Amino acid sequence: MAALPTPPPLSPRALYQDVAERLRQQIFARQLEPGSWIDELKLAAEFGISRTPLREALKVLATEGLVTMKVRRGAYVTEMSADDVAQVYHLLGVLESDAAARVAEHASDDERMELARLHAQLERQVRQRDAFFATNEQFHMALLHIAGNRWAVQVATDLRKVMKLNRHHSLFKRGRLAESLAEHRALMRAIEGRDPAAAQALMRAHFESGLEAAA
Amino acid sequence: MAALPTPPPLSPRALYQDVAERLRQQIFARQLEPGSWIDELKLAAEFGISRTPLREALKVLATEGLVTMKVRRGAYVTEMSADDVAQVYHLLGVLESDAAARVAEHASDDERMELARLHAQLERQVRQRDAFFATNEQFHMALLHIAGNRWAVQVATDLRKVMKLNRHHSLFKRGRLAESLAEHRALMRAIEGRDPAAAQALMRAHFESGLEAAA
DNA sequence: ATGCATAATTATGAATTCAAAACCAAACCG
DNA sequence: CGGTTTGGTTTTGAATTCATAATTATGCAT
Repeated sequence: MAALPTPPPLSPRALYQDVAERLRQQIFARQLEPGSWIDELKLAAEFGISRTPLREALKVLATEGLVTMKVRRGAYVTEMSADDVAQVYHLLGVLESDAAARVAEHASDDERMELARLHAQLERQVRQRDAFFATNEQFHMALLHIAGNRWAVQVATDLRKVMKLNRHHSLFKRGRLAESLAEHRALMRAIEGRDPAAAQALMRAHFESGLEAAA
Repeated sequence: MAALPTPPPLSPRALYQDVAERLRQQIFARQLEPGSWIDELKLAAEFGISRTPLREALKVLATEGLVTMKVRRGAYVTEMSADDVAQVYHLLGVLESDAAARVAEHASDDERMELARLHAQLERQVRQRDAFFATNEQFHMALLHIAGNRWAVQVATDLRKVMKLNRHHSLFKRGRLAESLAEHRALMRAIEGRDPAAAQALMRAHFESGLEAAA
């Protein structure tokens, strides 16, 4: 059998999901600014699709909290107040400190190694803000995955999305990267030392110091 | 000015949201069974609407986790495995034990009274399963509201929705109601005694014993 | 009778059309 | 001169139509 010319070019997911993802990217990239109105007609034309899948995507993003729908006046990119950011950040801390405890207690050697690998990568990237960011998120998500609660993973994923609506990310603060790294280092020790209580406390502290750095 | 004849008969929300709510009710009432396929045409006819708002509603429910969309084969009511239930329950415990601590520390007198009122109502309803259920949920949601994190409220609301997909609710177990009530009583003491650590630990224990009652 | 190929049916996904509400601006009236 | 009303335009919300993929049924051949 000859190689398939990829007739179904690979569309395992529906159009509205692709559109939702594209919208998310535009929102994170600030091409769609928080508070601004979303012009359905313009976007549909820009994407080369009809309004139907676009509107479906908007409803998904609204459920995620990324956009806000106003009756009879369309969709707006959600604005996060400083208070909202603090609340979401706190929530993430609650979720992840619990995950840290579970990981310290139950993780396999392979899983610990994976975390160690990501942490080592982080150590190497103190000077590259963007790369550090990316790896940092990978580390935190990996921890949640290893903790093994898929609902927690889903919730944290959504919360991280809305966090990205805000550009005042705590890690932007000068000197915060090194500090953050030190906290990660302590956390890794607790995890490798199979100390759930310490891991939980350290993760909690990690988020608290991130929060006050943002204030 | 004379009384308005209520010309817009009360449509503050869009049709797809009403439809979403109706679908949720049907799912909770087991009129749509977990695992079963959702017939768009039939439901649209039943609701007297077109497929468009129905499909939008389905996408919202899919994002909430209540239904699962399969490409080119429609929507199915989500099935919760025992493991899923345990994970969601644990998550709720994590969220609410944090909320309990905050309430014990920061709640106003009025807020404490509101909780006390709901707890007293609960005490009176040990013999009425359904009423107990409803008040119990009210109590837990009130606690989250008072804790003051609107994102936590939203997440918990969604998690409670998917919990309702499962009929094996821990409170169904014989004798569990009284036990649950005793735990609530202890929690109320900690809250009224302004003891965050105790409130957190008691709420955590409350969920843990609920979880093992379900196993 | 069974298995496979193919045709008919059905349901989904997306585009298009249609109706009504909100918005904007200009003219009218006090 | 200011405020209100009315007309036209824009945009949302929903229904309808259309295309395509999947499923079922049918028929033919072995």
